[in-house]
Amino acid sequence: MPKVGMEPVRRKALVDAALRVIGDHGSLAVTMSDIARKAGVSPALAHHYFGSKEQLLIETIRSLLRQLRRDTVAALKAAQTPRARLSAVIRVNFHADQFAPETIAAWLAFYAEAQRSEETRRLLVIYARRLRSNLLADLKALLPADAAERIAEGAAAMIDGLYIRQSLKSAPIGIEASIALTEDYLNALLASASPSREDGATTSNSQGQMT
Amino acid sequence: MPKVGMEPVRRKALVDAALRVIGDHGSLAVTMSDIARKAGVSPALAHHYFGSKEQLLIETIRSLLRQLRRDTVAALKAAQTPRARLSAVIRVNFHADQFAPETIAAWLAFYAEAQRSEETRRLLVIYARRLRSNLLADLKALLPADAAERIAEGAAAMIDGLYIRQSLKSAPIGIEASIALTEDYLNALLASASPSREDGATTSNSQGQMT
DNA sequence: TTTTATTGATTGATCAGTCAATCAAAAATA
DNA sequence: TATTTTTGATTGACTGATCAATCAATAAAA
Repeated sequence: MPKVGMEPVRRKALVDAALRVIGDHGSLAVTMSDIARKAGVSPALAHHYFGSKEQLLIETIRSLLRQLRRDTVAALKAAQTPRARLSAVIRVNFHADQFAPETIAAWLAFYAEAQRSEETRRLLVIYARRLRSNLLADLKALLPADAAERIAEGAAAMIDGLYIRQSLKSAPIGIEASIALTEDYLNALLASASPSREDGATTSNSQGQMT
Repeated sequence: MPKVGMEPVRRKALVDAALRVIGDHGSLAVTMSDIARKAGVSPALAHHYFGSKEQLLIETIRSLLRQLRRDTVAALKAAQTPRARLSAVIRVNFHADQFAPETIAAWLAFYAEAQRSEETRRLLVIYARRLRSNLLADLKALLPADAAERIAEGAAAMIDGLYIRQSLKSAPIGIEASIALTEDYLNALLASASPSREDGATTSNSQGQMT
């Protein structure tokens, strides 16, 4: 087995394993042994490549964020109008991968960790800013700046809120219903903030099933 | 010091201490020693009264929930119209006590814990249901049932989302601005769902400062 | 004397992190 | 090509620290 060039392979395997173990367990209180076992290597190797558990965890968040950014960039590229781009941003955040129970559990665990780990907090702040600014850019094409800022903040909060509520798994709201709720928010506030124009909303879909 | 009737005193002191220690530390990974020290007793006494750390933690959530319910009941009693009651429910959730960084950190920690502890999950589900049903009851007085349900879900999500975003402490949205965002959501969706009536909203306040 | 409150000391388990040793591929050398 | 040296990959065994939980003992009411 001892071939050369294993480092990137092992690093990826360990990061992926960490994400899954954390997701399954629903907490960062997982052991290096658990993670290493899932990755099929010894705990010592995990330490060899990452130096510490904290570092492995941080790389894991980075990987989660990277994935989300990739998806967002791709979704934005496909959309044409500002309104369509808003829908794209919303849809990406509720994409199946992101909405899987294990992924949600992992996000939640990282949010909690951010209270203690400066680096974790820094990374999550980047996520929050990015979401806000993605929304803001297109809202500004449709509304005055101050209204755009308020609505961006509201939409971001709604997305995060739907996400966290999902984590309780009681009467879970489906993906489509979550998207519909966020779209309704946007449509309603776009209408109320610029009552002059008739809304040219693309995906109204107020009737997404709720349960 | 060994007087009789200490039990309730100690229990309360320990639960309060637990909440503060968890809030400060931003995680449930606090030791019984930390909690006991803050409460001014020995770790052994904490075990004596609560049996286990998990039990103490659960009592702590119970206490948090009890407080929130007390506040909600009081706020609802003061409000007269359905619309005013909706505002009251919103306001309670952003009340200063609930919005203190340590309290938010504690809530977040409990959400994460709910992934593992069945009892914790059960309690948080109760909270989520209560919020939803408080909103729903008054919305149904203003709207058809299906619209009311959607809006209740959306408002609950927005409240939770504003809450969780607060936990990152970057560009924190103030209490008043959070309330304003939620009110805006309600006003806009009430208007769009029943465009016939003119909105008799009490506190529109679309201009709460954002930073 | 019985009951309640309280603690210091201890135990047993769990883990992150370390280290020296092994093994095989690759590179250097003959 | 054959042999030796170096290097990267990998692990088992160990250490030190931390903690939840237990328990026997003490002290003061009742």
